[in-house]
Amino acid sequence: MYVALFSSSEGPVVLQRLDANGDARGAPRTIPESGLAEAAAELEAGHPRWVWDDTSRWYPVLLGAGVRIERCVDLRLSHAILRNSALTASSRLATAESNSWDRAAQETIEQLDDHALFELDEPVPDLADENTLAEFTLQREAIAAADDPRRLALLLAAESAGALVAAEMMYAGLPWRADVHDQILSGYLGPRPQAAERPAILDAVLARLRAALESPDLNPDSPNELLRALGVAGLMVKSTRSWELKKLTHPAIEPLLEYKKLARLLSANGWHWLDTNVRDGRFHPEYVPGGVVTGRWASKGGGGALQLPKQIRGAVIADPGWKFVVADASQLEPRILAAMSGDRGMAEAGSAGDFYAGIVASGAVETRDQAKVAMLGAMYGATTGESGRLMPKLARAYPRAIGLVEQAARDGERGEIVTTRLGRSSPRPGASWRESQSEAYGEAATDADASRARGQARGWGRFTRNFVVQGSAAEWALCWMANLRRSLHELGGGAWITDAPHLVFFMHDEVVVHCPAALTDAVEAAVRDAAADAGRLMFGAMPVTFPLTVAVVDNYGQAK
DNA sequence: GACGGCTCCAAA
DNA sequence: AACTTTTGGAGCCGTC
Repeated sequence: MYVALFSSSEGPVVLQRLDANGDARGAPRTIPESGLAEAAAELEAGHPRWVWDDTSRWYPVLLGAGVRIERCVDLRLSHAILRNSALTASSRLATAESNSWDRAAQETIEQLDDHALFELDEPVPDLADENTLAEFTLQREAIAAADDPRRLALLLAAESAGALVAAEMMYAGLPWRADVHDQILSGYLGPRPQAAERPAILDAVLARLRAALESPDLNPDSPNELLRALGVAGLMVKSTRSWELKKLTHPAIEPLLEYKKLARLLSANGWHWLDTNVRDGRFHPEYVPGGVVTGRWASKGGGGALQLPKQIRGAVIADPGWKFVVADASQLEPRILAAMSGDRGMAEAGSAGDFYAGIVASGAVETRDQAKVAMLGAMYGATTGESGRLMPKLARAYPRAIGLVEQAARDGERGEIVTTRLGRSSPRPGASWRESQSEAYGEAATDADASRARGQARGWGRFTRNFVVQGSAAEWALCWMANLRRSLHELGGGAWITDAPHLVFFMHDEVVVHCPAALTDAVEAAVRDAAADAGRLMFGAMPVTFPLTVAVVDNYGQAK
């Protein structure tokens, strides 16, 4: 059973039961906004799948009122997938004129096109509320007619479950000890300074740097100034990137690298970050499911939740009597590639535990480092250096796996789209890309035009090559989390989210569960089971394992 | 002064 | 260690 939830043009909220076919059952029920939580709680007892335009619009309100829901269809996220998927390309939904659902999807899925699909000053209307039912019908029709409906149905269920997880994690927050964060900062930078002053240790490092470069007013935050000062000191570099500076020998380099490290910590996760992002002992980042073209999540505000540096993870401390179970999927992307390509040799290499050691054992390359750099090269499209040299060896040993990414790269170079395991397709290249490709074959084309076009084509090929792997890995992670969310709720015996084991953090291939200390063993088992289930859901009988590295800790900084 | 592009660096 | 993918954000700097 489904329950559609939308607001009508008059204002109040409408609830409409739907049967298994998505057809309305009974009269719509109109209630005031203030009565939504109560009505939703009643309906939830019947375990419906909620159908709504946008989880981030409705679910935070329900959570705030103490209502957890089991499952939903997020029409906005689903629309973005179905609109672009190669599996539904001929559906009515995909071939229609663009409408407000595309506009809504646009807010998170950035179209990689030089021409904006919509005028920016055009007002973005509320998602057409009366169209919720019509959109749901169109989506079901598109899925049913797809080449492999099961794949898309799984993707959309996982995507929608991910939206629930994102809202629940934002609600629960990541336990964060402001006092410990302050201690960490003080250790690196010196005590918290007044207003806009530079912390003492950072100030001392800056003084050493200025002395070493004989440049008393140098502002090292300005790449221009820094480059000039380095030049005067006889250090010829093209950029001020740390890895380039590390190659130099000069008394100024040590304080400069130290300054960069400390200045970064201060500006990205210093006291200002702490003041604006941590309230009542919790960090509440806003996750954006589907925010990355590949299907990975993005995060908004909250100072880059998905870039949380290891330096400050020590401030993430479990509540008294509680623990963190931190789990990350080891070498996820190579395993995904092995599974989706059906490359049994590569799957075998990963079955013993350490994927890269398995590659070495198979004789494809000689060292673990070579295996790692070669695999990264295969997935990212390296052509130069050691990685580029090792690639042919890998291609001989694992023709199916390497063939899959090579094919994806060639498709991209021709401007075609590629599709993940479950059916998310890549965007098409933008107008300027297509223009320079066609110009490169024209009469007026110069060698420079042709070479620029080739470079752009290869660049897009690297994107599509990576898209299929990164996107399919993101799908695996969604399935993993959806499974885990369900079993954590069961472990909690139906208790409220924050009273039961619950997800508090997610970073692409890593999750953090906050749970009572007595339940850590059960949670660890649940996390591992959820990973195994995700593999079976996506790849059926293909013998690929997805081992996890699990740590039970009081403090996130202790994990890895 | 606001805005956008650029550089740099954090994460996976 | 980067090369090669996807991001978010701070600070600088030229332009409007």
